[in-house]
Amino acid sequence: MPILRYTVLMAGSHLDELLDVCKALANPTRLQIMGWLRDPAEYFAPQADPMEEVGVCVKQIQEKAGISQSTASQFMAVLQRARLVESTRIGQWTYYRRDDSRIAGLPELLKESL
Amino acid sequence: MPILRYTVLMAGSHLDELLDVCKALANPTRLQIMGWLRDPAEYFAPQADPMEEVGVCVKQIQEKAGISQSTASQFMAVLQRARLVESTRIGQWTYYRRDDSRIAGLPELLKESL
DNA sequence: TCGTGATATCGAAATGTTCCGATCTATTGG
DNA sequence: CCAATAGATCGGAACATTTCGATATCACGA
Repeated sequence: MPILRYTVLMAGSHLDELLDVCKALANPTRLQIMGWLRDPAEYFAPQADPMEEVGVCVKQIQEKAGISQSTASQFMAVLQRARLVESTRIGQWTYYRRDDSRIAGLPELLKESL
Repeated sequence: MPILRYTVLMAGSHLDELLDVCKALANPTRLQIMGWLRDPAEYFAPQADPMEEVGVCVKQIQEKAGISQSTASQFMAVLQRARLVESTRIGQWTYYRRDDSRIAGLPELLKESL
């Protein structure tokens, strides 16, 4: 029954996807960062490039969260691997912003896999 | 400004709530159990009490997941603390079932706190 | 080209999670 | 009352995450 196998396989990868998202969000600081990125202008100081478009640079996130530079960099990498944020490199800065289309799809992912 | 303080406090506890949910689901076995409980009759053998009403007993979950009795008991306690499942004790059995009204509210929690 | 600043990666110590067996409590049937 | 069964809790060993400082990479400006 190839159809059944396909279904099972798809369910499995959706489940893995949800698992990765949950793991990424299962940390108070990372969850907080996601919240700050919802309204960057309210939570971060102005920067070289426009934050509404490109996002917020790692340095600002680091300072706001009160964590080390290496931790900040790793945290953003975790969120990016779970596809909760996207990044743009401009010169020496890496800007991170929410992946809103992905985030908008989370309720559906929850519905399917939970 | 009492209204602002209230808002901030509520946002904080919603965030904690979402954090607890994510932590509870950030484990492949627990996530799988939640899936099985969506359709108990399909995944578990018949038992003393009707599973569509009261849920599934720990023993069955333990066997299905291939984990020890203590781990199964702890896992269900984690899911219950996150309010993802409810339990009913009947005689010597503790039956667990999904808290569907709570689960239905997760997209809203996600929208508010993420 | 050289120093400075931003970010990424490495390696390790501290902390948290996973998961088990052993033990304890409660219920049932004899 | 006793033995058997289900479940909860305890204590600890294995494993994973957290978090840092040190170091490497890359871009910029003097």
